[in-house]
Amino acid sequence: MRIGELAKLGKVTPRTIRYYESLGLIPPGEREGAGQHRYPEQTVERLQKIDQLKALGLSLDDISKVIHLYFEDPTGKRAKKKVLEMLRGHLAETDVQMALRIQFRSELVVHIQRFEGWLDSHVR
Amino acid sequence: MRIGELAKLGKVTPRTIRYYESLGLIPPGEREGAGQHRYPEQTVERLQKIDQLKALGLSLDDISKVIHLYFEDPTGKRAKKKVLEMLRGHLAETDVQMALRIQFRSELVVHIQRFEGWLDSHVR
DNA sequence: CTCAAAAATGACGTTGACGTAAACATTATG
DNA sequence: CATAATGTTTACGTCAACGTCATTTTTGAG
Repeated sequence: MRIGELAKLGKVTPRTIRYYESLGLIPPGEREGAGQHRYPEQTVERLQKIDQLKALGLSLDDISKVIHLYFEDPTGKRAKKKVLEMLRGHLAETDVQMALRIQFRSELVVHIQRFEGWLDSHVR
Repeated sequence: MRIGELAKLGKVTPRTIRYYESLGLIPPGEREGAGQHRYPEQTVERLQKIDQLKALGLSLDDISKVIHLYFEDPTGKRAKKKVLEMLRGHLAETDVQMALRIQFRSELVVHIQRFEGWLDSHVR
């Protein structure tokens, strides 16, 4: 199929497909000479898998490191192991970010109280 | 004073000063013809105030909306009122972001457990 | 074979706060 | 007055994931 149909079936835009192709997320569509690209149907599944992984919070860069495993090992076991590692990494990262946000929030509250206090005592 | 000295006293780089000038955070240094810029000493205080506001979590865009108040109204009351409004806005935004992060985190945990479960039951 | 739809290619825009480099101008110093 | 030090201007790079033109080429239908 050509890029337009692939885009519809995969629910993305042609621009996205070309972008993914440039990142190596999907194999480059074959073509005769300098004509148009032709994609096998499997590419649709690939786009769907990419979308699923994005929904897990993985970046395209993360995805590029595991997507091939899904299509080499049909059980998907190796892929899932690797994704699991990544998710655990994101969990740790999320916890760090939350801690920072909590700290930032309490600092914000302190600042706010300081401003409120100053304004109160200077309203006359 | 020239840009180099201002940079030292304000603990920023000349690049930063020019950038702030382009954003209107500090008034354009006067100059005779096409010569070098000359900045009044007050500009140092302005840089310090900008730094303080940045420490409160305000963006340069936020700062551009209040910095002038500090140098029009010497009591700084109007400035502080406006900054207080902004801080309250940031607090609300922070709470939203934290709620999102908490939700994201719990979804992450669910995903992780799902992967762990799948791997457990397929390791034989 | 013609014409319109679809595809390809290239490049700029988005967001924030500057860093860094290059080429040229001005100022200060000995 | 020669030269070093400093300043000015312009512009690209950083980071993610594409959107949005604009121009040229290929393809499928009639």
